[in-house]
Amino acid sequence: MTATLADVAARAQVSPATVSRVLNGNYPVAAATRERVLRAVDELDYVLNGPASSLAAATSDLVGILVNDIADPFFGIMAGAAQAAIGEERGAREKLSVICNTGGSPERELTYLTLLQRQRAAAVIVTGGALEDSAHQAAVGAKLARLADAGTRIVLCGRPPVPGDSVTATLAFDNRGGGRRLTEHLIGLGHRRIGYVAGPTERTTTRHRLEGHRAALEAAGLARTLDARVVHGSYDRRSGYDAALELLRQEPELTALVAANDTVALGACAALRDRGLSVPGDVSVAGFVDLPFSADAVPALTTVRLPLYEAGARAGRLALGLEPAPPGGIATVHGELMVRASTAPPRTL
Amino acid sequence: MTATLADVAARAQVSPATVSRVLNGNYPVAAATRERVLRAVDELDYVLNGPASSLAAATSDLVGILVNDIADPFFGIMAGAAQAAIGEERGAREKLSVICNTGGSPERELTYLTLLQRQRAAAVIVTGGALEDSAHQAAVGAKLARLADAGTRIVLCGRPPVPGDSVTATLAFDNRGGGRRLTEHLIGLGHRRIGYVAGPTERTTTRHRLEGHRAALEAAGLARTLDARVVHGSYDRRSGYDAALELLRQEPELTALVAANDTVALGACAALRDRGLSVPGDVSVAGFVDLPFSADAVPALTTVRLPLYEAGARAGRLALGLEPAPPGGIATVHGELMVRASTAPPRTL
DNA sequence: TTGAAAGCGATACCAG
DNA sequence: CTGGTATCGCTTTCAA
Repeated sequence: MTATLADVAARAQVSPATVSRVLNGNYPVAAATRERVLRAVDELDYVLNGPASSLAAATSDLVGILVNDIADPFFGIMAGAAQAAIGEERGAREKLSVICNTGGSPERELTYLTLLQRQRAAAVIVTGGALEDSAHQAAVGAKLARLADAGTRIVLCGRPPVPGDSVTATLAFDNRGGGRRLTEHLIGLGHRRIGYVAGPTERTTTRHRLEGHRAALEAAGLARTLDARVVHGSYDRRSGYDAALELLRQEPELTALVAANDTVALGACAALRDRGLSVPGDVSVAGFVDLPFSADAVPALTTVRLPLYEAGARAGRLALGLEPAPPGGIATVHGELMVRASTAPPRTL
Repeated sequence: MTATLADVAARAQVSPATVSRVLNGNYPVAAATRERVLRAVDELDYVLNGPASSLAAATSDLVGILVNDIADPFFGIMAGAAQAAIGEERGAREKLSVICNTGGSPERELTYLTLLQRQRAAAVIVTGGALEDSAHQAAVGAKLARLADAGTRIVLCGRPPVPGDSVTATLAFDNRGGGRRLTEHLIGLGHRRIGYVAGPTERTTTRHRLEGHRAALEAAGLARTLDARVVHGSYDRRSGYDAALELLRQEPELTALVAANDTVALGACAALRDRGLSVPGDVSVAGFVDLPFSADAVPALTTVRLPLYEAGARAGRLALGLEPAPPGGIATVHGELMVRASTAPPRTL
């Protein structure tokens, strides 16, 4: 039914070995021969058998990109950028880079890693915050180690470094620094009662951003009880809405809010508006991570913009080994503070 | 280095054939033997070699999901839903479903299809509008046909049906109907000068939505020149912004606007605001396709909400053959008109 | 219920 | 520069 390499060889009157060499282009072949082979390939419209090739070569051209939530553009941008960067690499063996959506579930994360291990993936890029659960982290660490010594390159993007030498490169986002700068910005304007809408409790991203927030408060002598004015929720709009209401209930005199990401910030803004408070007139809102639509959606938002596209593209290149790993294997990616509003001092209540 | 099936067999003191049967679970094996094998698998932490398995079985467990722009939640939702549905299918041979981002490029679309063909993918789901270019459509059609007769199941989701019997199932979005209903809604309120911010010219989605719009205008006796009050652009915010300004320039007396999708609608709203026009006070805006954030971002927006998650999940099940194909292989997915604002008659200029 | 052995289709080493 | 061929790890008849 489907043409095989042998068929092509027969048609071009050469040996299978030669056809393979022409196709892989990594070996000298006479121009005339190559021509004949390529013509035969075309005439039979032969397509390489990936599994057979991978089996023989003991490596595949699959690159897996794991994301927590593909419906969130935060991940869409990173993953898309990585895939684009990998797709650039034309020539020789074209890589098939694919996105795997774990939905934030630890089991699915492991399942996908196993599935990729099965395919003998050439590389794996893991994006986004990790679950703060030592058992799961150990399991993932072990999986990555196995993948690594089966020859798979591992790149972490927007995820904290893991101990061990299995990871090829890590692009860590400066979540602490970002959280700190957002809060410092608000403090600098004179805000003293600042609420914090945090992400899900058991995620590294959540904790790091929150730590930055606390550090800024402490530096300004504003820290109170550890969990005062902090409400956790998931990274969705509804959660931001509810959290803002809860914060307002706890402390009606709030003059500013920091949100763990834009989606949550949008929800918080909606809640404030529904309470008759204007943003940023009455309450300033600052958010983490700038997505393309945020600017229009809430012109009043001040954010820390992480270079998601650039980071994703770089992760893609690192996965392919097109770019040298940073010294120590770890690079920290910093976000840029984007002040769009909230430059006025807080209202006096 | 890595354990093979033979190693497991040796350790469990059975033949490779038996191990294979245990692993695939599709053949009777004595309980005691099975136990021993599974223990050996565990002890060696053996992971099946995908390529070898695919080669021998002549089928793989890869399912590809093609999307036009993964940074757009429209696709993220559909793809995520499909992947979730496929992930559900636990047991026997776990499928590895992966998302491929074409970025709207016809070449990359074909490249991905070839790559999936190489892997002997079990199924392919193609989402989103197609390019209106007969050469490219023919090429894609041919590719799909080849895939199909190599045993790959093909499912189209949110893409118009293609002729031929290579496609297993098609979930076509009712873009014409949606465009028509949005426009009818505005006409019903009394609007007479309605602008249309269209998507990229050469896409089926764009054309179909626009046809619905025109049909509504004609039915109301409002149609003028074919291209009057229509501006094309890409599906991004910037494009919506520019298009709105252009429409306003062409006709300052516009009282309503229909946008090809929410992202574009957001841009259009921003443009209107920057021109000192309130939405929906001065100009009503209606948009296509409801994304989660739109509601907050622009409470003034009236949209047609497509059941993206449901459609994606169904596509996933169809790809796996877990759900019977609709009669004729084609099902039309209708959107729901969500009226959130714009219920007031137009301003009098 | 289990084992033996013949492929699956490409790669890469060894000759020539 | 090109050809022959052992090999990769698993699946699947065919027998026992």
